[in-house]
Amino acid sequence: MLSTHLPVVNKLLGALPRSEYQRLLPSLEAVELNEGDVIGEGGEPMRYVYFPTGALLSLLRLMSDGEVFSVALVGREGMSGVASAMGGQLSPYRTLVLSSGTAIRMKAKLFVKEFRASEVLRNAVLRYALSLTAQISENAACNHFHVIEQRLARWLLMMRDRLSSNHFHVTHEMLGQLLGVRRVGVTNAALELKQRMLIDYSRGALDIIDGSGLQLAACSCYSMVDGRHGGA
Amino acid sequence: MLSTHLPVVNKLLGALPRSEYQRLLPSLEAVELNEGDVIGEGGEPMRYVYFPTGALLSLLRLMSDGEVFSVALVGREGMSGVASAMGGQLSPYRTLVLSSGTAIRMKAKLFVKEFRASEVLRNAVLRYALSLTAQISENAACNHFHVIEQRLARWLLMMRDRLSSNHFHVTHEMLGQLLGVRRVGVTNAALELKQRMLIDYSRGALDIIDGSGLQLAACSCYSMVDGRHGGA
DNA sequence: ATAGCTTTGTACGTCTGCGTACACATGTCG
DNA sequence: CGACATGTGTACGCAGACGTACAAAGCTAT
Repeated sequence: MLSTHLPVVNKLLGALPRSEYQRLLPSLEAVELNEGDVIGEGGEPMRYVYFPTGALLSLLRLMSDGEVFSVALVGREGMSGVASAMGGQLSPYRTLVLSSGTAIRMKAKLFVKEFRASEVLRNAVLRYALSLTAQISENAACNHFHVIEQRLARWLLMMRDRLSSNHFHVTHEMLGQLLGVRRVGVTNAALELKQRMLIDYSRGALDIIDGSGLQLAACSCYSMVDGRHGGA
Repeated sequence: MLSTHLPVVNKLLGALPRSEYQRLLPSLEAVELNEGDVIGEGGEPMRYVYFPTGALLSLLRLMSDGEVFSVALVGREGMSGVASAMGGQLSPYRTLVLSSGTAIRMKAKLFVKEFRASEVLRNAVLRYALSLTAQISENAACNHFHVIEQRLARWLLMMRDRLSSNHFHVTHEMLGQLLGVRRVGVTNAALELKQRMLIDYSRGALDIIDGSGLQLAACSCYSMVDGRHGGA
């Protein structure tokens, strides 16, 4: 359980009225998530929903041939497990911890009950679900039209935004999974960005040196705030 | 207004309890939609939500450079405009009529009101929203990993399912937009499928000759029913 | 019938990303 | 300190799709 005075650093929970949040408190539990953890598997029941407070999650779609494809990033601004509220029994995605940190979790069944009972919670969750869908479509479109280097720049910026930090841990291999390309493809693109002094990295420790420069290197998809068209 | 005794051929509306449907009736209006009509534009307010009964809709994401990217197909099984229920003011997508036919429409504001008021309607819509998101991610992943010919076969099958017909009107140019590829790319792939006697076509009139053969030509994405993982 | 538009077929060079393989560098652990 | 695992750099041929351009075939309307 969380103590009442802890600041709520998850924006979705934080946007709830005080009374509402107080009501949920007893059902919430703070947990530490570690990079590489799989906290939910595609096709399996959702036991918990997670509201990241420091951690960064990635939602991965599993292909029938064993490939994985990253559809969205979830940080402080959101949650994993919206599908449970929408009547889904099984998780549509694998949920991978991209970056270690804290999160608040809640039993999925309790969450569904609260979602049904509380209009204010429901509205907040639905708005987020909408912006998540917007993110998914945008990633899909971006992915299709833009080259690796632009997409890499965009993902690094998205990670930065969700982690509120210019420094984080991620390998080329991992980025390859996120972008759906070969590790080598990432290395080449990253090298280019490094040589232009936009980023620096070594063995998984990545720094964004020039954020605005990186925005120029990214495609215009980045500046489209999630769900600009009616999103949350 | 619709007369009470007309069969409800939209599956989403049809799944509602009789009493619920009766209550909605006065707000529903049957309309005829024509191929090529744009019944909703990305970034603009949603005036109506549509429940196709014979028509087939395509949801298109607009890119900043003017390109369009198709994210989903909507037929009898669903509706357009779910975003309004989720708190979105503006449409996330352009909604294009792919295939002429009838639809039932409802003023978006009324729909939102009903969505808020009725739990049974809400659950039905949310389940559909979930399967729509599943469709979007699946398209995204499929798009990324599979070649044009496989994707073309899949889209033709999806269109067939939603139209319940092996014959429909669609040009290579249009299919190119749906798949996000050049018209020439479609022509080549279609030619191959035609030579294998799986489909036939001429000037927009397309026939699926061998549906099961076409399934073999399609990627395994097709057989993944929408939202298999906790979907609708 | 003829002119004009739409749809489909074909060609060709180019580019991005793939699969694969291997070397090198950097950190960790006994 | 040396062995080993992990992460990054580089190379090479190949395939799918791109952009573009033009020709042929099929409808429609005057």
